[in-house]
Amino acid sequence: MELDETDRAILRILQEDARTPFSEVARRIDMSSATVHDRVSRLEDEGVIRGYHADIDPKSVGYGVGAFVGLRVEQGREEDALERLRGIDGVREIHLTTGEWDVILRVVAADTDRLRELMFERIAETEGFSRSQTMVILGTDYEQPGPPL
Amino acid sequence: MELDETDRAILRILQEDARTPFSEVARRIDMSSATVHDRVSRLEDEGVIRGYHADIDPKSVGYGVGAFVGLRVEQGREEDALERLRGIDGVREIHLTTGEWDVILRVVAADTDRLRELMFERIAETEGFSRSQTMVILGTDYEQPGPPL
DNA sequence: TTTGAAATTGGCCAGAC
DNA sequence: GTCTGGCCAATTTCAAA
Repeated sequence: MELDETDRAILRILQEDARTPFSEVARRIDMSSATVHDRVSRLEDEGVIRGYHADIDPKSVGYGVGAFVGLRVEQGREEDALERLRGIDGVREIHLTTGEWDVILRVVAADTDRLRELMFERIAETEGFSRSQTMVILGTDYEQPGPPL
Repeated sequence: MELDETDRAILRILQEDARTPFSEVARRIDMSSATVHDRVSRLEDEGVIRGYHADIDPKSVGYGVGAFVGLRVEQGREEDALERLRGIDGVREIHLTTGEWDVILRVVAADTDRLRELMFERIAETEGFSRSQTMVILGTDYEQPGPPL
């Protein structure tokens, strides 16, 4: 799908603040709000906009610790192992990667004790993984939502 | 800040779809929309809700490749080095971590050629890093927005 | 244009003290 | 009895479709 500069301007505004009223989007890009409405519908239908999410501070809801977890997966057990990981509450993202690890998880936990439980009782117990390493996030220096536009 | 079950229900709905009208949120949690409005304002003011973002498909806007990049930082140059990383377009997240790396970046690029440029011309050239490793994301198996609620 | 949502106002009610 | 906080109804202003 081809995106023109108007589409990109709309995406930029909604990536920054997804609750911006279409009427204000229209004002800012100097178009009618009917046009904005049509274009947003099209961008949603085409899968360019996948959804809209409130950005919730994990600490405020009781998740004080985050980590990346690198895993090596045993040949032939990938799908089964991944399926079990998806069912673990603190596991928020599962990426298949090249390099030192086959899989990189992003996890959250209430505190370091709970992170240890997650790692040693839930993830390490999951069969199909041969090795793992946890990289606890001490702080996030910079974070942009989504791709550059 | 204390969150009750009503707050969590509101957060769950807006994390799932940030554009849900307050009137519908109200219907679903069986409260008035004025109450929903009050609570959402409070959650925003307290920093529980940090914002609302459209979730844009990176491929659709020309970013076909993502990667995690692990870096070792030389003592005493952290702040300076991080500052320069923040200025690089494809760098979307910068996390300070324990473990094998001091810093883990999340980056996006148009294609593998551009990723190579990013790595070898922009990041490796940045002074203050002694070692790096790139883990290209072959696919994302699972992804949940934000923490469990 | 009509239909509905956002945002504000004022007031009600319950529990704290 | 008053204060506080949470909730609702009504209104008006504005957006969605």
